[in-house]
Amino acid sequence: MTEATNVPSKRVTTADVARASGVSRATVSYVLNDVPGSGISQATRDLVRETAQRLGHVPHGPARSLRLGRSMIVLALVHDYTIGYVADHLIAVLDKALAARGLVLMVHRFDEKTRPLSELWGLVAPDLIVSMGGMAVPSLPSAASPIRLVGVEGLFPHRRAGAMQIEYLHSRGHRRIGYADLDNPRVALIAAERRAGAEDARVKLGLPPLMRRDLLLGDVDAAFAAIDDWLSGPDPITAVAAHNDETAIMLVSALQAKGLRAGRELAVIGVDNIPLARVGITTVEINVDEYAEVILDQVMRAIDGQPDRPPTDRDGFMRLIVRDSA
Amino acid sequence: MTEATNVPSKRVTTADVARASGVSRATVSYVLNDVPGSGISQATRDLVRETAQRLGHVPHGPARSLRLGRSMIVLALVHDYTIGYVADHLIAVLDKALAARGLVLMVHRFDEKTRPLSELWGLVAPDLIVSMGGMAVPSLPSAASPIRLVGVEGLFPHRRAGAMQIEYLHSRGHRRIGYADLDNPRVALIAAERRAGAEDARVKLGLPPLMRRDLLLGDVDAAFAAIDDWLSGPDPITAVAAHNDETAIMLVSALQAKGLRAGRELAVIGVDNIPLARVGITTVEINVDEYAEVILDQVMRAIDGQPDRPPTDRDGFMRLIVRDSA
DNA sequence: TTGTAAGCGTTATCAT
DNA sequence: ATGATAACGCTTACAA
Repeated sequence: MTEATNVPSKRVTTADVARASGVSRATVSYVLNDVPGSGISQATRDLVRETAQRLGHVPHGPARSLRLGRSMIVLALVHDYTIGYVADHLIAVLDKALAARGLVLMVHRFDEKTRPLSELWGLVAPDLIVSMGGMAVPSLPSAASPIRLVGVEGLFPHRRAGAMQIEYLHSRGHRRIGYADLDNPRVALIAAERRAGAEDARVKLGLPPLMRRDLLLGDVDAAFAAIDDWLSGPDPITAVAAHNDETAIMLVSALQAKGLRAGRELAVIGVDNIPLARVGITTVEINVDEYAEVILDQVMRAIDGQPDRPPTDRDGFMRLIVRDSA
Repeated sequence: MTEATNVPSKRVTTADVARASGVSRATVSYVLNDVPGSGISQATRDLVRETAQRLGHVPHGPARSLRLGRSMIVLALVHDYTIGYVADHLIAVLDKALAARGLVLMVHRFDEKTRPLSELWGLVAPDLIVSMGGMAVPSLPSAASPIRLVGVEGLFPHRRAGAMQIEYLHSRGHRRIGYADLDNPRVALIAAERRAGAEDARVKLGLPPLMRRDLLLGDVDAAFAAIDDWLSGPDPITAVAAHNDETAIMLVSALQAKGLRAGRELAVIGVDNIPLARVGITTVEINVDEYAEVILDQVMRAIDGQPDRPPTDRDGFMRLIVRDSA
């Protein structure tokens, strides 16, 4: 071997910058970080900055983390990335707010089967972990860990959402109601809460048991079968509450394929108010901005080491949107 | 202040483990990393492991990265997380394969306005960057950067997808065709390619210009207006190719709201074959497994420092799924 | 079979 | 106004 040519070029360090501009590494650090107290002459500042630029110096995160004891990384753990626009908005808001404090948000699709949690900790050292998307709050690396933890799910009143669906259907005169659940382990936590809320409401309103069917997104046959079940028999239902808007849309389409119309032969109501729901899905809208605000508050408190704030159970998170389907 | 109580407990280091088990730090490192050559007695191994466990030691990623010169982190850059199940599947496959090689995949929602790219490099030092979801390949921190870069978008023949839509519609006898584009800067790159492919095909087939309309997901009024445009006038279209399945679903729903039926008064075809498309959307399916395989190959080559492989233009990526809507 | 020590790139404390 | 220097936690030749 003569000269390695394909080898990634060596990293440019502050030491290189210091040497090239004839100052010490300390000075470079002061300049590059705009340290307030230490008065470096404008001439030196310009020189250092220009040299750094010229050499193509880029600060090294890991080294900085090691020295500082903080990585400035907030790690969000999700089950999958089909998280929809609610979670997307949440992440956007979070990252923007975190950026203002010098922190960066990274999302990792955590799957215990792919890599145990313990291994993850050896690879990345976040200052804070946010568990999202119906993910159970994972355990910390160890009791002695300096990492803080925030669970997002507990902050949202999914239970109320389920209840609101039933209450609305009841107010429209429906008495025999079905429930279309989403058969997906990834959203099991959220699904259970929404279902429980629906059950709360139906008990309080003295309605007969909800006729629950589990659906898989995209399994049209199952949707057809559920509709047949719901509409046949001596005591057919007149309305169905769906786990979310996508489930509702699938039901509405299945109804149409059978020549039935949502809102007439069968009322259908969803949750979320995703963009596609505007095609006529009555739904319980989640106010993402307000939700994001609460999460943000909790995240910021966690970062500052303040204790959790008890979940405020505000209904303002949600709003009923009436369209054609119910 | 007497004793700080709320302070995050100090990190447990390998030095602590070494001290507690009466061995050197080197030995601890050997044991914890299962270094093959160095023969440590089983007794010592057990002791060290047990001590580490007891003290709650967790390896420190940044320190490891600093020493190794590699972070073992692969950073995927996306525009947003409404990336749908195609990209989600991709990420799952990627992470699993990367995990087998000790690497971890993290996703960051990159927005130049929130934080310039240059700042990002100072926070995280990935070994590889993968730009996804219709994101233009970002520039590296500097020419001297050891970070490798892989763009995903160029690997998928979106252009062919658009062409396949038009070819199918043509084969079904349609001559005057509309095109429903998605008005979202986030997918602009992909949209342009699919559109260009559709244009390719319509020119080759000698069809009149496509009547293009830009739609916003959830803007039902715009969908109504587009339908009116398409269906009125002296020369109404008989079919429309949509940017993706969601756009197609919106159109189908809008048609139904107007008392029209997709596949009869107007044929509609999408792209992706998302789960919800099974409600009757004719579409060009993307074979995610095969797509993932190609990306994975490219990513692995990049990690190993091998040169890019030229994009293989296989049609196997896609398949036509005929349902009711066209 | 295990210990010693150097070094990765950065920041912060002290001198000068 | 700037420079030495130590320290962050880890890995790894080399010494014992």
